Amino acid sequence: MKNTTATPPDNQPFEHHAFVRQRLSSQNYRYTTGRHRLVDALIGSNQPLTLPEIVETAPDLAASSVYRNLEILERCGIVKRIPNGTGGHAHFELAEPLLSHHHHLVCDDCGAIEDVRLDDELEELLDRDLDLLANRASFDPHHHTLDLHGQCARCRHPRLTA
Amino acid sequence: MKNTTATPPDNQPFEHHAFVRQRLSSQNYRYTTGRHRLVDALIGSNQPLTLPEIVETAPDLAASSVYRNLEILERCGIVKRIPNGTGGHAHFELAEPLLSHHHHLVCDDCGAIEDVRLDDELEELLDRDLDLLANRASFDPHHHTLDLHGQCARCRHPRLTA
DNA sequence: GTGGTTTTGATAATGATTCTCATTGACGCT
DNA sequence: AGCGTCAATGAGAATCATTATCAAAACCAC
Repeated sequence: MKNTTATPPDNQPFEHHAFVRQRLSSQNYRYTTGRHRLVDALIGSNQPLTLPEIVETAPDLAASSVYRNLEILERCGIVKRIPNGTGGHAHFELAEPLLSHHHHLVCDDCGAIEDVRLDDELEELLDRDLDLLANRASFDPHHHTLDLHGQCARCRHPRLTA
Repeated sequence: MKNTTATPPDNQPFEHHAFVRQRLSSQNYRYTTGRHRLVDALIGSNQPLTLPEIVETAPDLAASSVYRNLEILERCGIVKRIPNGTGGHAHFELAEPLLSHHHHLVCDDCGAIEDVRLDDELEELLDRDLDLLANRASFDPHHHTLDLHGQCARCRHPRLTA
């Protein structure tokens, strides 16, 4: 993978790349083509991806570099990691400024994750209550995660898919 | 999703053990002293524990057995695993029938986890909305997790504690 | 007790992630 | 254009929490 900072030729959410570039450069990181491709892979999926899925999408990216860059992007608030409880691969998706606030349906059988959005009003109530709880514990709240665990449609009806 | 099975009251260790024994034996598992001690360690803490913390609490338990038993207890719905995103140890706590429904304040600095309870009414609204979302995705909901991430009091004010 | 099954615990194996380090790329300077 | 410096890459090694292995011990029913 070449290491160039050339401007991204782009058709898709260009503002996303501009945002990423700015976040990175503010921490003295370069927006290399490898990082650009990684972000593209995440933009191109409407689901959180595991490392093997990312590498499958962009086969010229080295796993070690992808891991390193995911870590950097996570520290810059561009990527969010969704840990896996059972020893498997974690999932990664764009963080909140780049993806509107949402939650997850997590299949405990196959590990698949689907994004869902909650009613705005409920979300607001929730935030207010969480802030209250945090205050009471002298806790400085950054963000919340809300996941619904269960069994996905594919695992419920195995015969419907190959 | 809902919790319709008979649930022992909180903070009644004896009831807890009876409940655990029954759950285990219904799956043809024995309630050995090792498992009893493990459950005791979890009952005795008001916070989720990591494996090293469990072994420190009950030094005569072998790590490999604790891991194996945590897995069994998890499958029986007695223990809940809280995965750790950053490669460290996962946390474990009693599952919902034994501990009333609650959520977590997770310190992203030191990894500490504190239990908090949400307003009942809000919790009910939340459940209703999540059920709706699940239905729409043909998803069979089992339970939800809601964690507030941020910085705990100790990490905010380092000088106040040893 | 006896036989059969479950559990234990020390250790090895697994596997996702992180680290290492030699090499390469990029940018500023003159 | 060449040079110096430092960030970034990639292949492989290292880490380390967790799981698997398996012989020995504990437990249960008869």
